[in-house]
Amino acid sequence: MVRVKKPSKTVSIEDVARLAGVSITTVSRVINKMPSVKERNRIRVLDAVKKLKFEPSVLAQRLATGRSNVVALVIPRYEGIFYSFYALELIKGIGTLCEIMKFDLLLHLTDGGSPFNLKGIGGIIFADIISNRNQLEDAVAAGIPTVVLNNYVEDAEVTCIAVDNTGGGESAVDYLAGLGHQKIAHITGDIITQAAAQRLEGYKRALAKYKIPFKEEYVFKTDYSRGQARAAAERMITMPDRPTAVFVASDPMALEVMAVAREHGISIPGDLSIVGFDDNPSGLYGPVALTTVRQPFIKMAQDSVKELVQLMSQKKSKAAAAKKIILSTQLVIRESCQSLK
Amino acid sequence: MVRVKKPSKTVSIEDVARLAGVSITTVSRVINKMPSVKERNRIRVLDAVKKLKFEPSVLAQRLATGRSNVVALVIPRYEGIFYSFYALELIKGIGTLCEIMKFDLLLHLTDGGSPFNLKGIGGIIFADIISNRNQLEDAVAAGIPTVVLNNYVEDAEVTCIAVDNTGGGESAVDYLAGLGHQKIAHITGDIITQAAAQRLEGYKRALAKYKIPFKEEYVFKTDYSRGQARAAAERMITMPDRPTAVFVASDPMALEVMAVAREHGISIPGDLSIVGFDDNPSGLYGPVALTTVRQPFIKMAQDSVKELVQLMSQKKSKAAAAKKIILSTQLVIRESCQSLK
DNA sequence: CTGAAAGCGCTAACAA
DNA sequence: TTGTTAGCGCTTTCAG
Repeated sequence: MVRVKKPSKTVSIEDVARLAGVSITTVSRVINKMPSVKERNRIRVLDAVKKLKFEPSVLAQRLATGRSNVVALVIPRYEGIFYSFYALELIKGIGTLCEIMKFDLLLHLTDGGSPFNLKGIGGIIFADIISNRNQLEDAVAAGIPTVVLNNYVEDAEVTCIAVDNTGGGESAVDYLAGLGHQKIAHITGDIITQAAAQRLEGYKRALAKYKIPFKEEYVFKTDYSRGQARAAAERMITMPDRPTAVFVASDPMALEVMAVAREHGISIPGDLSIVGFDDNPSGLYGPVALTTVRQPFIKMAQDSVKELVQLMSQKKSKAAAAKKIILSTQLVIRESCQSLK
Repeated sequence: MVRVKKPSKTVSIEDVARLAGVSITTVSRVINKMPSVKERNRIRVLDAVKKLKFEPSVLAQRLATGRSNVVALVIPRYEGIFYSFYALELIKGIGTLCEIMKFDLLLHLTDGGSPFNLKGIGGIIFADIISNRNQLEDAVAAGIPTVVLNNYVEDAEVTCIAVDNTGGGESAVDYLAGLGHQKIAHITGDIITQAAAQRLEGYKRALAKYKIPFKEEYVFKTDYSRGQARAAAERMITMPDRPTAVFVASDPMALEVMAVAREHGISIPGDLSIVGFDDNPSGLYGPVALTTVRQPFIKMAQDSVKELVQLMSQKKSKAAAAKKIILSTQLVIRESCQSLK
């Protein structure tokens, strides 16, 4: 009738209670640091815990409380996102913080296809939203605290932390135009990405500001990959009315453009000025250090966890005002641009 | 900790059972695809599941069965590991596979300091072991299926998948010596890393093979960072009897060495031949494509998950023979070396 | 083939 | 302060 307890090696709260000579409730109170336990008992429990090497089962805790300290980081398994060092920086930053805050970090590399199980997840950070908007909606619908990175989402309920890509793009092209360039091209990232679209927008704005007519032929669309960057560069370089400057939507692509230019005997910045986007350390390598637009990755990671913690700790996350945070970029001037004046 | 479910919302197996007019046991059988359920009932249950949008609670399942489909990926939060693209490649590969196999991927960036809670974890992949050997031992002691990457561990119980760093280093220096170089230096990675130590070992072996005397002054130790690589390069380049070739323990460092050389007006490969290690795509950028030793990252990621799955599915992992897999490297010859003959 | 009931390890009223 | 007693949602004997 009664199931005989298997000689399980897991020590449970019950074992501790027995050894300490108290009830399991008291043990529970001790491990949850509740004040209402007499010192004498607390000591005995703590002793037993140590002796038995007891560690509470997070699983059972979660099941019993309905609470969770699991944070899911969702990264679109979209090729482009791995070309820059964006993903790694985020993982590094968020991972480190989670470790410090004792959060479990669940990593989801998703193509948006399958709506993963949200049960038992305490909070979610979406690193960009590509083809997985449905997942975002699911999370919000399930009432799970959610933060979206690198993407401005209109939904009033979700906090998002984005980078001012438009401003960043604008500052890059602004700089180029200020140096006297009139023929400024732009190699975009993948336009399905909000970031890429906004950088293009920034490019247009700067042109408008300087009254430089926008020319469709000067815009080369890519998917952020080096391969497409190379192709774009080839086309750009061999075109009749070749641009004297180019704003490239990511550093790795900018470096590829540099490489192509060199192969064609085009000097940088002599014949072609280049501005990248990211401030990827590898931009420092080549013979000419890359001028670029710096993104505040670390701040982004930090803010995301900070905001999430706040959302997660709110009693009723309902009425919470979702914040919309836009981080600004910074133009880092190095050697890849030349003044035409 | 945050509330995951609103008190009433969660649909449980019981709701399904009621709607379908069967017992919860039957529902459990259906969702676990057990054969012994009459078709009629199966249909009714499946219907109810769909109607109620029921999703089994992984938490409860785990608690009840003691099994877990959580895979932890432990990455030492040791600076050097993030300098190469090693970590990202691994995360990408393992993350993708886990997604496909429906495993939950828990990411731990650890400094080895705190022994994390192993309860509820079905398997662990250690990406290198730096200062966290204790964690590895804990995992093994707890009987959790464990795979160690990029590190050969003697422990008979743990499966490890390492790269033949010694052979890789040897092939690099072999190549250099074969080109006629006699003064071959080596810029190491962080020697606390097995990989770095082995690459150094390979360097020595190749020298011995060619009867080139080993000179302590030709070995520059670093922590894999660009900063230290730069310092090492400076020292190397300005030394009296400057080497004509150098084997650098990672591609990013090799690129830094190239940069330093250029700054000093030293031509590559004319005055200095360089071989890196990794086959990091950025090695293709500069004016001179980097000759390097390719590491099979993807295979490593795939194998690790494959092996882990096998370990996890073994009934009693007791007698299981832990495998020791050594993946070989491949010298990729590009433009950064010159023959002296 | 099916279901009642006993857990899995822990928390949370509610009493004492 | 402390202990009793229900659950949390699911699996798994063990009898039908």
